[in-house]
Amino acid sequence: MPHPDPTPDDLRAASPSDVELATLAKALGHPARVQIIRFLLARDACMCGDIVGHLPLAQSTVSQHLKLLKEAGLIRGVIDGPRVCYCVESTALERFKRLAREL
Amino acid sequence: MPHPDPTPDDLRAASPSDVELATLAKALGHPARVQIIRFLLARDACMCGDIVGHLPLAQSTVSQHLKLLKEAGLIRGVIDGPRVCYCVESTALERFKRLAREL
DNA sequence: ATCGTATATCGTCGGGTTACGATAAGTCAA
DNA sequence: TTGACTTATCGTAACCCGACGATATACGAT
Repeated sequence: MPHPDPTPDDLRAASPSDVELATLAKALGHPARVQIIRFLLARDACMCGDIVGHLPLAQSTVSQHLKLLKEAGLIRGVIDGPRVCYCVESTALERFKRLAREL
Repeated sequence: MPHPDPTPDDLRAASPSDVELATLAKALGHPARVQIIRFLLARDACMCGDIVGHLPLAQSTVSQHLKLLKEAGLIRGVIDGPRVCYCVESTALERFKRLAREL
């Protein structure tokens, strides 16, 4: 048989921007992480892990959320003495807004 | 002791809009679901489950993604004879865009 | 009434998420 | 160097997700 493949032949894999939006959206897909982003934005610039003192979550849990946000590129952590100063990576956040707007 | 509670007393639970944004973002937190939304939008109005024929996924998997999107309020399924016609719930999508924009 | 088509649901598997406490690792001060 | 403090990581437990095939359900046509 010349055509043993019955699939409709226009199966499309996800485009890069689909994946990009999905990745960013997934990172924001938890209330605590949205809270963290808002908190960092409210403190106009950076802010250390007294995010922990602001959320009803254990320190280790907050650290995990920060890690996820960092991996998604939405925040950056700068070591500042014994503590770490986190701030929103605004290019990534703007990218998210743009991808959302263009939906 | 009068103050056995050392917590910084302004622990905040997530606000409703934090939860709302997180819920919508979570629903869009997978490439296939972003693809589905885009596909439905491209077909200006509704479209049935030939979404299945458009994605490299099994029918049951697509059905699961549709269910998730429906639960998040992002799409609606109208029964149309033997098939189901899905369309984007634009109020929810606009809500998402707005919440993203206002971040 | 039966068949074919379309969709949803079930059961399952592997893997990821979310939460915690406990522990390690790093930095500054004394 | 010891000690207080901050942050990350580890180990764990419960749960949710993403994928599939198989099966049920529903509708229209014959």
